[in-house]
Amino acid sequence: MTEPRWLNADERRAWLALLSINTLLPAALDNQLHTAGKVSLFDYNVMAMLSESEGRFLPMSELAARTSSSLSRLSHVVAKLEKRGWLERRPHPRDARVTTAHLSDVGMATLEALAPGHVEAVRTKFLDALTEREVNDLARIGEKIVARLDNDHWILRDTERRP
Amino acid sequence: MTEPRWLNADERRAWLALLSINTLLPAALDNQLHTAGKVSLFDYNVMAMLSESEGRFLPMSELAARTSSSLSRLSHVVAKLEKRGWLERRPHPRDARVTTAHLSDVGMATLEALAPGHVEAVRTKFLDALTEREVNDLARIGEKIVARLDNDHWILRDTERRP
DNA sequence: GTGCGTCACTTGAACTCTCAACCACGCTCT
DNA sequence: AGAGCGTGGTTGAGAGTTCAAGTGACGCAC
Repeated sequence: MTEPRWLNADERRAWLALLSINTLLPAALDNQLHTAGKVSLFDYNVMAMLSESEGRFLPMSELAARTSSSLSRLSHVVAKLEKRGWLERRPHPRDARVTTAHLSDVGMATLEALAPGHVEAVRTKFLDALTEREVNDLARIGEKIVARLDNDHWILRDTERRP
Repeated sequence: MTEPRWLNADERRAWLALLSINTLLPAALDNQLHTAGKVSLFDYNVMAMLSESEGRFLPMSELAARTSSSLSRLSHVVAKLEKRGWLERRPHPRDARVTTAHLSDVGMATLEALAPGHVEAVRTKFLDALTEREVNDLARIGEKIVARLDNDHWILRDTERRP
């Protein structure tokens, strides 16, 4: 067994920063969303992903991919949002294994009401700290990390590659 | 009320990447730690922070600061780790309000057994995706974001400023 | 057309986290 | 000395998350 390569100063800084962001940023945004409406960041994201899709619906597995979540977690959350009347689950007409989640009109209205406050928070808690160049760097670096973690992740789809 | 400023392409890329990293990276590392020993990333971090401190102990509030966690969350986790014999809580000799968490020898040994696999995972899941320059950029950008979220965050302490 | 493996989900139990309430101590002011 | 306030920490309940197991459906092999 060989001695592991410990982190050097920059690697440690990068790792600690990411670790901290990781707990602080969701907490800050969760907080804003929770006081604005009783919604978590994850709830918001689920609805946002649906709202951006053709017909405002997606199969559960696709929705799970777009929220980077497990099917199990998504299933529980969709059940909750369905109870609030913001979503509806329907069986897929062609493939009976598939369930599709549909954003209801009420859900869409809720999302639209929450959206301005949310993007504002994303700006003040995060983007406003950075220059345009840094935002671009972060996007590039972030996507490289995502690619490492999940090479087929949806955010990497059609970023300048396509038949 | 004015129209909110929605995100432009780069802002959106940066935000989505960070959001994805945020769920994928902890999951990946949690996974590694959980199969290596029954430990979460947060558990590991708590013990790592103690191991790096003078005397291997810290007051609960300082430990909470160094793990970016709430006192409440920390309290629950420390109770759990204490039950496993890896930590010990003692009253502070001078200030009876303060509890200090001490890393036990068994805890230290556990940590040392886990460390190589963990740093290896940090490398393969994250750092190896980046060039030296990108690691440096990420450290810089990450610290700016942390500063925006919590201006007194401990990782910003004594980074080239001091009497 | 009958198995048999895989896929798409769902469920319940165990665990974790958050939130609000609480307690005990120390500090300051009078 | 005692009142009142802020600090440091714990606790219990409720919400959320994970994990392992289970349920149908599809689809391919023979």
